[in-house]
Amino acid sequence: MRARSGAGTRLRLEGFVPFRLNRLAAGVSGHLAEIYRGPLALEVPEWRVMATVGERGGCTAQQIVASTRMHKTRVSRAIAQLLRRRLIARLPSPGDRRERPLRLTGAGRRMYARLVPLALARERALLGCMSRGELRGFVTGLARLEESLGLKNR
Amino acid sequence: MRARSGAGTRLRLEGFVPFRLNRLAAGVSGHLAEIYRGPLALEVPEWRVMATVGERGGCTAQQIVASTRMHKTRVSRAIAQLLRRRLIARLPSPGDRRERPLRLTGAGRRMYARLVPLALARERALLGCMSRGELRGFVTGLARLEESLGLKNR
DNA sequence: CACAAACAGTTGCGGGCGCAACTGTCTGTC
DNA sequence: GACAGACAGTTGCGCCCGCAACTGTTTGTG
Repeated sequence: MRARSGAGTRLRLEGFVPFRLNRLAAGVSGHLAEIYRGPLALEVPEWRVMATVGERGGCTAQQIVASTRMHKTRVSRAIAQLLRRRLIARLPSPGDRRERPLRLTGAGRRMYARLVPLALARERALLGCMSRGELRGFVTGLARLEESLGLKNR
Repeated sequence: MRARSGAGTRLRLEGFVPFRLNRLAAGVSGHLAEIYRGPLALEVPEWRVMATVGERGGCTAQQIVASTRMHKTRVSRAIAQLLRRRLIARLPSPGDRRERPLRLTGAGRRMYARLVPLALARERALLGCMSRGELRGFVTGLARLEESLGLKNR
């Protein structure tokens, strides 16, 4: 019975899953950011806000916080930036005037439409290093961890 | 043939692997940080430096940069902090006087010895949500991605 | 209706981070 | 030996972030 990962008494950072996940996420994030940082001058929080608003066809800051798990101030500042650039706009207001629902503007929709295929292509390229079975196993583990940490949406 | 992850033309953030990895890494990191942030007043960069120095029984800043992929200024500041607290110390100097090799002090070794079992226990708890087979599949995918992105040590 | 508590979102503040430029050391070339 | 370029590590600067406190709105309770 061999110890696979962290079952020993010694800490090898190279095999320590929390560390590996952080390093990997940073690497992937940096790789992905190439498609929106330089060319479109979006930062990570703005990109996530656009992705969330675009996907849902409109939502509130609170919904973005809930699904992305970003801090609400980070979301707030990203929204302010996107409003300034007129990539998103506020909807009049429904019943509850505390909420300020957001939607993409025309320019925002165009940028979103340009970003989505690039992002999906990057993801495909990233995951191309795995066989179909390996990918399935990896994503299963990912889902287990998300569920265990209560990260699933909503 | 069903599309598993990002094979469609629509972007669902909830199923987008780069996003999920970031969210997961942040969650795991926050969870792990409980063992060293409050009680020992270590921040993530300091923890990583201690872990690296402790594991290797002494190393240079450059080696920490290479294996953790942290930015060199972040490493430099973490080292400065640990020096101030006398948890690490500089070794005299070998041949090359540009390098300033580091080792743990007595207090540093004691703290390291206390941290390691806690960190490993956290990792075990984290991974406890997966069966043995699932864990193997997940770690395999992790390794594929690391290799593909050139994150492997050295 | 009045008031307290909860909630959506914003902002001042302090701290951490990456970038670029720096110091000091080493190495190769003539 | 002198000098240019590479390298290890540090630091000034500006920006981003999280925390705590705030505004404005809604909801529940009497």
